[in-house]
Amino acid sequence: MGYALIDGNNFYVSCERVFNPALANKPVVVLSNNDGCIVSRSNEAKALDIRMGAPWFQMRALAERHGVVALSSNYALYADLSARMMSILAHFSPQQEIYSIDECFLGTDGMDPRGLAQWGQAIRARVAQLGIPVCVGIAPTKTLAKLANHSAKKSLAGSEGVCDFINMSEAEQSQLFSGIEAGEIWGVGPRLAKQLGEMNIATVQALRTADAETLRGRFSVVMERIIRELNGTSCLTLEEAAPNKQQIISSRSFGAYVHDLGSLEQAVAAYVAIAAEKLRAQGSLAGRVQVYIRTNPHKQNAPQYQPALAVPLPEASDDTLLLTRAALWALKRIYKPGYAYQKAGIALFDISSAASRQRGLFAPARDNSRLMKVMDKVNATWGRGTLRLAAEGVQQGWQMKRERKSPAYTTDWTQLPLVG
DNA sequence: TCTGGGGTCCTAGGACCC
DNA sequence: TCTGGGGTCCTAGGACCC
Repeated sequence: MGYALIDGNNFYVSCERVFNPALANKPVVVLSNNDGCIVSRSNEAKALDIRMGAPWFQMRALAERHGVVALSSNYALYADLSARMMSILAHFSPQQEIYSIDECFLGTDGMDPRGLAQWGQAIRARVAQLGIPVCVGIAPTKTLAKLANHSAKKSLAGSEGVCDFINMSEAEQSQLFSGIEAGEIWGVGPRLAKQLGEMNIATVQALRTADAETLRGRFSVVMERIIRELNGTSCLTLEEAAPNKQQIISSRSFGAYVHDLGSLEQAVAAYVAIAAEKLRAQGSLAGRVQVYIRTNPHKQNAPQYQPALAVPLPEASDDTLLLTRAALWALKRIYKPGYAYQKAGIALFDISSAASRQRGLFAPARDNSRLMKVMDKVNATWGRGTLRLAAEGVQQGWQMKRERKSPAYTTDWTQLPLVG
């Protein structure tokens, strides 16, 4: 019984370094969409006290003084390297749960416990060949495996990229846990950490030895599960098959403020196209479409407006044309002129399986399922947006800014790195 | 000037029903 | 003058994750 958590170190930065060795040993950061926030930092950048999630414009002067290389995020590249990393990791255990773009759990059932640390080192060495450094945490529960991974990343308890709680004595664990803040635990965010602190529960050790029943009353079953998991009782299991999404969201901030309905309509149509493609990819239908638009909430002195409207569909659908029509109808109803819009988004709710589709009393006017199939195929081959509705527009002045993007090394033939 | 995007789960409280 | 109680469903909001 046990779990390993493998987590890519500074994943986006590490991906950039795979194809640009000049970035090695330099402070590097990767920025979110619109070059807004810092979402990944190299160790050198962390050492300069550049904070995770900080707005780039606030950090820029400091960063440039220290020669930090800042890159726009290149999601196609990260997704591709993630897929390669995950398939390498799949060879190390029959049970794998891909938890996020840079993390996966592996099951350690049936393995010789004495060999786990060595197995962890073998994983590190193999993934390093891809160019991605990873750390490995091994423990009897998922929550403890996350904590072991944290310990490995911080090189605690003499770990060298691998931390194994299964072969760690109770005394060693108590000592280690006394030095780790409760807020580092998976599932304990800033709010909970603060409330726990007020109850004098500041460390992992303090939470682990607290009474689960009492804290359940004060918080919720989630907290009770965390405490049980910290004590070695598994409450969370490995989920090998990714379940279908229950909601699909597509939203973006604009590259520049948008004022007119026409531009918002184009953006909303484009977001519906993205979400509907994901919906069809998982074989689902949506029963409700929500649209929202938003002014910049950080700009306190500007007039604020952030309406949202959800439209129930007469019949669940995966048809981009139909979903777009519903979304644009909703947008017209919430749009008011005179505001500087910063962001728009759509969400698909009430998601059900296309296989068990309920036909409405009246058949829809048109069946566009073949058109959708063609569209998905063309866009999968030639890139998103190759085939799209006229509603998405051609000029697209609202598109986001990505001024520091690295080339699409692995996903676009015209951008392969040159060797010479 | 410039502050990401996409998810999940849990709970409380209101609406509604019998 | 008196004004039930319990169950279920839905939604909004809060907390968390990467």
